[in-house]
Amino acid sequence: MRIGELSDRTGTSRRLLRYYEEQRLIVARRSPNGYRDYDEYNVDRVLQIRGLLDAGLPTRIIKQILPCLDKPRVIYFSDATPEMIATLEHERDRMTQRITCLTRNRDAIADYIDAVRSEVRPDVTG
Amino acid sequence: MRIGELSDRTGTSRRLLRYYEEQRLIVARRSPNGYRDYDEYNVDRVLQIRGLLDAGLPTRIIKQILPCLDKPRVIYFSDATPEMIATLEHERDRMTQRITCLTRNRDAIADYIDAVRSEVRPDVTG
DNA sequence: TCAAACGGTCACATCGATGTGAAGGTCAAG
DNA sequence: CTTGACCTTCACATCGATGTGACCGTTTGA
Repeated sequence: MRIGELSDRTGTSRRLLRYYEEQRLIVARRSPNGYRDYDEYNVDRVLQIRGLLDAGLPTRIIKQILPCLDKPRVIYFSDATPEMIATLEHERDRMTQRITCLTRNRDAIADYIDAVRSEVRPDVTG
Repeated sequence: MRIGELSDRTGTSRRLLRYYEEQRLIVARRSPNGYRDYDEYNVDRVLQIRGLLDAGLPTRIIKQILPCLDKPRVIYFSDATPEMIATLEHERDRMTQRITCLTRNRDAIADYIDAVRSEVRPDVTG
């Protein structure tokens, strides 16, 4: 598919798709006329990128973790240097922290909403 | 406490503490000499802000959800306009999405790390 | 054949989070 | 009294993600 369709199907501007390619998060073949030609699987890929960006990860990190997320789950051990593993572990832990923080605050917001909705003022004295 | 101590205790630059104040995420009293004077509770507050920023929330949103997170849990119903509630619900849902995305990817990274660590190549055929 | 809708590159603009440094005030210790 | 470590405000710089538009080529359909 061409960039317009990928853009429509992912809700991502063409500009950003080109940016993600420049950052080497996605790859596109080229048609004889120079147009980018995307595979179907790029739809999920872009959605995943969007989700991770939205969750606060920079493209630099996303680029590193994307290979771990590929469907066939083929691990190229040659690529897995100790530094790479260390980076992944660090990032995994940071993500866990983010999840904890987000969950705590999301729950607090939910509680607040529930309290306001039920018009029941929580008892401050206990 | 003054800005230097708050900076040290939160690992946040003075520049950013002033920025958060400018964005009205925190408030500081002023000493007679003009120095900012922070309460103890600002330490947790700043840490919370840092966590939310790191999780991808913009200061604009953080400012809105912080009141829900205050310890005494006193709800000022007058502040809770329908628009405000709608915003909070929207943000709560977005946070849930983020959590889902982060969890999924974090788990995938963890699996990858485990697979590499145990030197067991996952069977592609099943 | 011509216009509309698409594609390409390139470059400059914006926005939020952050760094940096200038120019100056306050205060404690030598 | 001076030095150094604080603090103040202000402004400009940077960085990543994104928008916008110029300028040009390609495809498609009336």
